[in-house]
Amino acid sequence: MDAFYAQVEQLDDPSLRGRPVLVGGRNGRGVVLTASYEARPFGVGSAMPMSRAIRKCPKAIVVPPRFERYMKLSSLIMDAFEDFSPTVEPLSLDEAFLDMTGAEGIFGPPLAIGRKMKDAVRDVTGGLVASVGLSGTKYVAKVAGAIYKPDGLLYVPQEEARAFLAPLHVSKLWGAGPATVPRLEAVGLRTIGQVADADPRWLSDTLGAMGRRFASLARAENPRRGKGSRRGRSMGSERTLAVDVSDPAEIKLHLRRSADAIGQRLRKKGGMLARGVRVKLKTSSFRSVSRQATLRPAANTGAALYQAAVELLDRFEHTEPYRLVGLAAFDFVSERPQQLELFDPDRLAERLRLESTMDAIRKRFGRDAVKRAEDQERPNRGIAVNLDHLDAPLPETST
DNA sequence: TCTGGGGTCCTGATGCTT
DNA sequence: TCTGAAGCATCAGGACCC
Repeated sequence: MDAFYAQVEQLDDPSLRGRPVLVGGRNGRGVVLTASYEARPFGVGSAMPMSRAIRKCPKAIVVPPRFERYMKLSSLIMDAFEDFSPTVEPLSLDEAFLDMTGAEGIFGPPLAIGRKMKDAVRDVTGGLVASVGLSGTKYVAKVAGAIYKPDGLLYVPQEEARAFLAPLHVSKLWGAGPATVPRLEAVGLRTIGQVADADPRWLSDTLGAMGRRFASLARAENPRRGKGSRRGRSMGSERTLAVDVSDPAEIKLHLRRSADAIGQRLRKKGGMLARGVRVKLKTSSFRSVSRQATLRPAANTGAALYQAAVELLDRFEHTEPYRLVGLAAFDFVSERPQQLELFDPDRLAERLRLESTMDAIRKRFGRDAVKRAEDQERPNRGIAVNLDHLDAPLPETST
């Protein structure tokens, strides 16, 4: 979607159409989330401090964000995409990859597919404009989609992808930001074409995992299929405060708010439990510090997350006031296996069934095929099977 | 000029387990 | 029973994306 939040505001309030709109917080520390295309010629863009944006574009209308509205429209759009492909991989509220393999028979050639998708977005949202890029890899499609924003449409055939990327600056590589671009330039790489021509082993030695990824992006390789929706790896809540804080009681207040919010979201997600929590603080001199801990047992209530956060708070050095207080949960497990108390008398039958299964596996595949997780700390202890030893299917009773 | 909030992924250090 | 190496998990910090 093009300037998504700003476009939504202009859609819902016709008086904003054709005028420069900035979506973002108005308090002293806010930044611009999205600038409408009317505001961009003034040099205003995402992540710019709001005070500076207003100085650059004094006529801009500042609108506070309405995330619930954006989420509603986003889900309408994602639903519409499901009519085009069974594999829709949302990247954020306003961007998604669709695996269109084999769709030409149904929707026509690539450009026709793109036009139909843009029409569908316009129809389900009541007039929002999207840009579509099509190609043989996700990265090339993404770059193609961004070239003619807003309201763009571009198809790059796979055989032309490398030439299409070659003249672009390395800052267009996915994952190359303000820290990495100077490193690339320092070793003589200014264009994506130069990255594609470089020796992949040298790139890997020079830039690690990043180098390997850049090599494959630049060569338009890695045509991975869309993955579909993905399960989150972490869930957080953080807040930049209007005034810096150093009073522990006040910090705890913010941690409590975050803990409750995360707990609620975790439970909404169908009873996910977190095994890890991390407290993040940002000092007034803009230094980020964090401490994390493992939750035993895993939890999804605000009270449990808060309790862990308070304990973590003691592990900071607290040398200066904080401008941001945040909390995140990670390392998720689903609720059901956690609730299976293997040593609960009511579960004894289950336990015995597992024991006999374990014996059956041992008998068939040898002693080393099975090990028991004996860690008394972990409530979800059970039986682990070393798959390296299995050269035949497991007996059915083990499933 | 004065820096958000939601995330993912990578790296290097360290300690534990096998 | 001891020991070293390898592999893994955890932790803290940082870069990046939208």
